[in-house]
Amino acid sequence: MELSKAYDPAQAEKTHYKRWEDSGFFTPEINKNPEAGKYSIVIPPPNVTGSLHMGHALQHTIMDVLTRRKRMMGYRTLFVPGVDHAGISTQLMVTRQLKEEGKTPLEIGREAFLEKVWAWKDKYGGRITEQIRREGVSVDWTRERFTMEDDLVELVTKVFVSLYNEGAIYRGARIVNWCPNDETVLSDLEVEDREKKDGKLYFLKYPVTGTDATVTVATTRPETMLGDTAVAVNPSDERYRDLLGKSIDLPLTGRTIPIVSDEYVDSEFGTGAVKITPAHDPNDYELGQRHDLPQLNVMNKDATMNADAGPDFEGLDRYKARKLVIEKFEELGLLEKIDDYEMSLPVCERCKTVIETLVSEQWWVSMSEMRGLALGLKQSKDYPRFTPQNPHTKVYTDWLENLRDWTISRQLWWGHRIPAWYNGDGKPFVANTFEEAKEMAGTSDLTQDPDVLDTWFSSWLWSFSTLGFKIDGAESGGSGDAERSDLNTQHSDLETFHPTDVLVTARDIIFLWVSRMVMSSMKFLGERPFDDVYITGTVLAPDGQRMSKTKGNGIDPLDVFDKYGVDATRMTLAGSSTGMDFAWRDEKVESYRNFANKIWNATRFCLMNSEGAKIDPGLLENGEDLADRWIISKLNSTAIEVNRALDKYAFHEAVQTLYHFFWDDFCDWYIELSKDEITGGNSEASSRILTILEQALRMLHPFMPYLTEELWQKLPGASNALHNPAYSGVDPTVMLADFPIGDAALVDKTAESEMSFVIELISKIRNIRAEMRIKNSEPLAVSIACDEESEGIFEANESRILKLTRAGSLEIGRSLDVPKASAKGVLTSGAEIGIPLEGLIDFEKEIERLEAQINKLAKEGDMLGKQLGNENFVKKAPAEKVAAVRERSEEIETQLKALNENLETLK
RNA sequence: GGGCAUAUAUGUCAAUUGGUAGACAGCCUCCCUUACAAGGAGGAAGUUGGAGGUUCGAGUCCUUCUAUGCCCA
Repeated sequence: MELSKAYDPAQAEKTHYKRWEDSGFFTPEINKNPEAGKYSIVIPPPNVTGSLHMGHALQHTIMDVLTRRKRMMGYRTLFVPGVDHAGISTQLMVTRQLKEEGKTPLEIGREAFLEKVWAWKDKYGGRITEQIRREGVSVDWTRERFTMEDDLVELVTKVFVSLYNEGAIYRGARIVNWCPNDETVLSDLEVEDREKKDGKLYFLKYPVTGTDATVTVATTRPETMLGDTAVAVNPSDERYRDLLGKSIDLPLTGRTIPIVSDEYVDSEFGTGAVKITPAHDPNDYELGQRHDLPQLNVMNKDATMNADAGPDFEGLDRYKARKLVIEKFEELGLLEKIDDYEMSLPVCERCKTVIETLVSEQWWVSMSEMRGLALGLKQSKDYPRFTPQNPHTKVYTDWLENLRDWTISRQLWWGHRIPAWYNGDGKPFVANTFEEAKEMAGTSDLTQDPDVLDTWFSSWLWSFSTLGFKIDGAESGGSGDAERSDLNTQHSDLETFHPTDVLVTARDIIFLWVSRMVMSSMKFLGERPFDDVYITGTVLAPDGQRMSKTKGNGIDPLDVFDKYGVDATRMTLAGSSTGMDFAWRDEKVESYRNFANKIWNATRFCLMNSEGAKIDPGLLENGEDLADRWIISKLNSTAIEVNRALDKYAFHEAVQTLYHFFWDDFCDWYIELSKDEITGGNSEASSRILTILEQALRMLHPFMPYLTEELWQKLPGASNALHNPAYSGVDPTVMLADFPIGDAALVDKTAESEMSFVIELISKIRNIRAEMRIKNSEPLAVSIACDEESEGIFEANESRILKLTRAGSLEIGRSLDVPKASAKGVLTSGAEIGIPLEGLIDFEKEIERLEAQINKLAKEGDMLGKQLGNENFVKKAPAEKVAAVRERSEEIETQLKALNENLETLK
């Protein structure tokens, strides 16, 4: 069988995914073992409007590595895919599209608009799922979910009704975050702070009623003075003591407002007197509650001023109104001064518009009970185990402890409609259907609440809604197509797969999603939604900055796939260390692309010489030859290490271990050492190397699914060997081959130590050749002085040593007898090498070389000598440590002695 | 303002629970040796951000400072 000279990722990526998916390999039903343990993950649903970015690629790689390994280990695995409806983003997207047609949502109306959204979803919503397929992610597409599917809508509705009926959902007017651009309320989590360096602090003079005196208040937002309903000072502030009980004639409004005292006022800030606008500031709102102040809303929902702001201001944008207020104060001689002021402004997380805080009537979820349920787990094993543990566990806990109620209504059309209907008196009737509401209200003259629910109000049910949870307790399958319902008659997904094993997501979503899933799962199922939470780091742009569209420094994973292949990209992502941010580097992917090519070519070599050979697991349990015993030992220790690393989510350690095993141990040493046997037609040698290669491909498969499948399919005998009975009868695939777990009994320390003698000898000879600039074509006559044990090892491997060093002869004895014109070396064991170089040796260079080695060893020897000379070290350090230092010190001693003698003879 | 993380070779990052620092890329020398030049062989390069402390021993633990980043208010 002939392979092309280089690996072509595109070709492999094209063929295998479809077969895997069509063969049902991704479904848990592929596992026929009724006793099998389960492993489940639900995907963090990307936005239906979205396209794949590096963050997804990282999370998906990690989830897929975990899932593929467990599947290979015989677990019944389920990895559930899906997308969410992304209320605001999707609505904006479609609104923008309408605008291009010269229309607005209001013109076409709610129903027509929603039809447009669904049409948009049908056309473009599949983009991200196709991209997920490209990544090679082994999700079960037969269970794909979308948050706006009928049964998920039904569940959201029932959850709302149920929480309302027990009083956990309520409607109320409170101060909220309002985005004037999106024209909807936002929860606290959807608002971020922006630094504003060129802010201003305005000092306004307010006349005290019935006097000539004024009180100066400082504000960053003068336009809100139109809605002021008080001025407040700190009760202990001497400066304002005589003003208490008096009032202010509020300029520009003709209103008179009281002066109140409250501990909240910071005497140090500004003038110590503050204007109070309860309808437009959260702190003022609370102060207003304490003092029974009226709330005067002076703004419309697009942040223009309303009629209550007065005729001069009505209709003006907030910034124009600010300018006009200042002008008028100046005219009245009431503007004291304007200072420069650095401040932070709340902005909408999506559109970056400055948020208005204002009083508005919205729907809320009370967090008191659910927070308690989540925090109640704190001392139990059900508390989510975060990786990395710090700082996430504490951040999560602190956040829950200070949690406020959640605003869930949104002034949008796209989303889950709030199941509340109002009668003529504005009394709400909350019900699962209009029919039920009619019955409750005793009239059909009802209007449904126009708002929809926060997208997170559907996402927080994701861990169990995707598994078919029904709130009345009756479970059923999801989307209802025939194949699907058939699957679900066999078992209950919820019962089998919930709680899921791990949730993999990004840091910024811990509050928005992780915590809320814990709360909802505790509330509705009485159990945790997942055991572990793995929080990935952030993939940064090559410049170390966050990737952003505005900066244009983003890296598109699809471009990387095209350029370097999916497998190389996955290795790069999995190779990043746990939870750490890392700057994207093309060089890194390039090295993994090269690694893929290395695997390809190593396989190509094995296959070129595989006549009569086939995979035989028996060959992994014995071996008389040193190199065979050694590689088998390495294979097993690698497998043990890889499993150990993956069990603790140390993906980068697994990647590094595999890389090192394959390239250094397997390619550089084992293949080279066994080349003669393999090319010479020794079929047992060929079978053995194929068998080892096959094991390596299995271990690599979770990381590099395409390449490993492509190659595995070509190995003779791979297909009919070593299948877990749980997967009997399926089309052969490396996906369902056993994942090697390694056998500690096959880790052979003797073989490793003997092999290290051989490797060191070869390296030393190569070093001499390279440093003495001796051409490969020049055969060397190598003399070795060593003990009997080493002699046996070297003799047994003589032909290999000769081949790998291109030496002409090897002479082994007890003592070294070589002419002065020789290059010399000493091995760790004390064995000495001499290579006569009559006419070839550059004495000066040789002296330099020896001196460099002596210096290096002497430095280490000094350090160890100091340690051994330290009584406390010998007394207090563990005995094994002391012994190891002593042994190493003796080795160095021997080597130094030999090297110095060598040096002497040259001088 | 509070909390947390990070600082290691030119760059990007490791270092298995305290034992004397590694990988990849780059760089230098040599080699188109019949799997792979996306390769092979060899090599140079770090007083682990600064200062103290604990310890026989500190990149690792403690204190403090500096710089950067993130989260919360």
